[in-house]
Amino acid sequence: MQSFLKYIQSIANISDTSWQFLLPALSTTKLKKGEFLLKENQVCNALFFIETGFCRSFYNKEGEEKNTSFHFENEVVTNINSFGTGEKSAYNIQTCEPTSLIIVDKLKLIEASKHAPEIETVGKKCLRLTASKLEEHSSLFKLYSPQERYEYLESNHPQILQRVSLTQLSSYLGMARETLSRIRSRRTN
Amino acid sequence: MQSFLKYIQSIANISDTSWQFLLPALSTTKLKKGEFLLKENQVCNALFFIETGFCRSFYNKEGEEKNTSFHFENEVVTNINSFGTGEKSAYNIQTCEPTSLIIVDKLKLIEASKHAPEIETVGKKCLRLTASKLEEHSSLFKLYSPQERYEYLESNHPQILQRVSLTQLSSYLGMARETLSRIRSRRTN
DNA sequence: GTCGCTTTGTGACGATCGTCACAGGTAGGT
DNA sequence: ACCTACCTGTGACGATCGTCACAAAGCGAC
Repeated sequence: MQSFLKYIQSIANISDTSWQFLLPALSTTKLKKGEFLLKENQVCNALFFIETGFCRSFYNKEGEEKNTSFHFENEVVTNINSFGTGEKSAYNIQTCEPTSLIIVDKLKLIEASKHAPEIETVGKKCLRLTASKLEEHSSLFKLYSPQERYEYLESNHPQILQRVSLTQLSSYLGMARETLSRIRSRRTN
Repeated sequence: MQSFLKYIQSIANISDTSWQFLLPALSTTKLKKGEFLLKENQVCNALFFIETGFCRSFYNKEGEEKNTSFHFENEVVTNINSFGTGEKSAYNIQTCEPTSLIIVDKLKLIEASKHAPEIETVGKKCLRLTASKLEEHSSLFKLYSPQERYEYLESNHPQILQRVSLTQLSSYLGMARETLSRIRSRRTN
């Protein structure tokens, strides 16, 4: 819970009273590896803050899983679109490791915002952070070849390379598992 | 101006008085084909609503222009990230046709929000719309091959195909001009 | 430890797509 | 109408990457 408070304060100053209003919207849970935070066709009615562990978001395309992002400790993960509009999610969010989460319930969050408008500001910044992440990932594909995308991660997000398995990572980078394996062996020789 | 009011009302109800507060933030301009709404390394300090004409956003990668989106009549275009944080823009926004715009000045917009908090809600929805667009475009590359991406546009955004030139479109779809030309001739035969 | 399952490495081959080159078309300016 | 500049179509060729197949290595459960 401490880590979540720190996270909130890092993106916007929030008063003690606002925090007190926010508390009732929060709950915690621990998930095993492979459990789902959100499944496709479900409506997303919560934000998830990751205390420990990590998760991936992925589409299911004719049985193939296509990763779109990874989410680590001290990050918020959700489906913005589904959370905002109440539409069904087009993708899944699943743990890649045992993961401990803080869940922010949507309805209770809206309730809290009524009493403490500061919370709205936090929400807006969260939205913007997620949008930036989306923008980064889409420009990866726009600007770089498979090989260059790998190099981009090496210099900009090395932690992803360290923690994510080859199979998962290849899907994230939009290339075949074998291609990624070859890129790696080329670069370490 | 009428079309912008309609747009606002379509995404959130807004009272007459709020609209009166918003008006001073607005101005209009007409740009020729090829003029810039925003250049890379500039800070984005406005939202642009397109009355007529259309625009593209593009990165410059070693002299090559990589389109990331097109924006048509009755849409708002901006660089969310730069607008929100005050950082420099990594990409350009340029007209593809003679275009008439309504400019929403950032500072005056913030001023207006203070008097009419409804305006905040509109801003948040705008942000979400832009984020959805980003998400769609990035999943295009995640899920589909070049050929499939073209087919996706055919069924989901036919207006893009009608109005955008082959060269511009190929850059948007992340393939060579020649490849797109061949896909087209294959499908019409 | 050992068995079995999952993940990773590597070779061969073919398809797709990008690059280069050039011809034909189209549009705008004078 | 003409010229120029830009945009589009098409052929040839090669590089990259995906697919298939199988071997090697890692990891958990018992």
